[in-house]
Amino acid sequence: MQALPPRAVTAICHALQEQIEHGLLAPGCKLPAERKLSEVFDTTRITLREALVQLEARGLIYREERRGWFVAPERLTYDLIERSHFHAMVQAQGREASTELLSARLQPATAAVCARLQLPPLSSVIQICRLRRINGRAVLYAEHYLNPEYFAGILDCDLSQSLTELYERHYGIHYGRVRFEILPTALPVAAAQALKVSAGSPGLHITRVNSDQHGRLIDCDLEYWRHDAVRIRAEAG
Amino acid sequence: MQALPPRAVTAICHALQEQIEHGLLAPGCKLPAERKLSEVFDTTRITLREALVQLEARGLIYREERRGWFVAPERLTYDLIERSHFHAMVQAQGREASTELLSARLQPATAAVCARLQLPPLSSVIQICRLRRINGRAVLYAEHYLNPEYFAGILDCDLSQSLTELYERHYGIHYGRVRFEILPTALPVAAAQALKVSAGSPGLHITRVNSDQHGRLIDCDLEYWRHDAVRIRAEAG
DNA sequence: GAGTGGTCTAGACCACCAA
DNA sequence: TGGTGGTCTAGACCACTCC
Repeated sequence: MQALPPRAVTAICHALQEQIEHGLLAPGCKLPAERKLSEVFDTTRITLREALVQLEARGLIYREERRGWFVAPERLTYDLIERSHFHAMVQAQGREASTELLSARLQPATAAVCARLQLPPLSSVIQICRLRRINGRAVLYAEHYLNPEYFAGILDCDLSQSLTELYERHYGIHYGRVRFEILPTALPVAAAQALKVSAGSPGLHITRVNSDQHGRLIDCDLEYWRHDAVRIRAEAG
Repeated sequence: MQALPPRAVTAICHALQEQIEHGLLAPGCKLPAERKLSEVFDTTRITLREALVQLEARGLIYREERRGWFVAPERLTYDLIERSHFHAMVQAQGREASTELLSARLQPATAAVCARLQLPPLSSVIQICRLRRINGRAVLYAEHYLNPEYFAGILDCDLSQSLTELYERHYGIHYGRVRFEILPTALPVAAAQALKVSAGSPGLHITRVNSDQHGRLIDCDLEYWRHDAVRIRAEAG
């Protein structure tokens, strides 16, 4: 419990944090160049970057690769129990959602996906990769794996809309039981590239395994979130 | 989607990861000194440390402050729905749990705690700070805030045991509805010190607000986990 | 006391982004 | 094309751990 040593990094963190919390640096606002900041705080770029990385870990600022550092907007609240879908969740919280389809195709399932969906080895699954934004900022990279038995012809649909609604409208399927698994870990390469996050920066990996109203395992989602973009809620008992 | 540039950091990560995954470096095992490793990989300590930090973010290795780097043991699975308590959870997964009482006292509640427990301003609450270990490794720093109205005399009990069991045995109280909030963020100073984690390293902050069998708000927990020590499960619908 | 990790300095080159 | 962030070098000193 002794007093902490006065570190350069700590001092820089406090100074920047104070500016942000008092609104002098508004959410979405770009910070000055690293070289400028290191002059301002009279230190080297290495030390300055260390401070920025710490603030990034706390979720106060974020970076866009090669573009600079920005003040982080507020987190999205993700309620596991309500099970609303992305667009509805974002809109309900007063922001604007958009979805970009990255790829969609039928392909052999990985062993992990077979296990989650209880498919026999060498099964084919429909893989849909999407990037989702809040107010233009990429926050979520998601890979969906669908049991093709239940979703014939889905590859011809508009897959940038909500899958939840598509399931209901075209297939009369809606979600029943859902299993979540939440893992704080670094983002894998595909997710980091899509989110334009520097490789190895922390992220949140959420796996959802979804059953429909008849208890059939219909699909699973591998979601990779920016760690600073989300807050998870749940209620039990 | 282009090939990634061959980075020194990436190469080091892969080399170490491969050693770990093939069991040449067993869980709990200490890595060689940073200066040794930087010689082995023919690079500087700064670069070498960058690689270690990335592996740390992925949860493959962890550090104990000023003691060195170690291969990470497997994560604990934390099931939000089962609502078993820490010791039971750890034992059920074949490991050994221990709890160290750091402090326990009656004190004025912070505004945040008042809000969570729906107490009037300036209320007193019982604060219990504890450090919890798995196989000797500190993984969780927890602050419990109890509504003193329901727990008279609890400060004289042995508070290193399970509070869940204590509630039941001495007060006839058990948990009803529980609300969770999960936030990936850097560990605050108190948690970082207790867990002997370097300040600002990523962690997982879980808030639990607990009601009893009669629906009364009885306590809330602020939990700070090492990010690499836990995997969260939940089921809905 | 030797060696370790934690911190910091003072530069450098490159690839990429924006003007 | 100039400035930016991304990466890397080659050292240094200090506080702490462990022997």
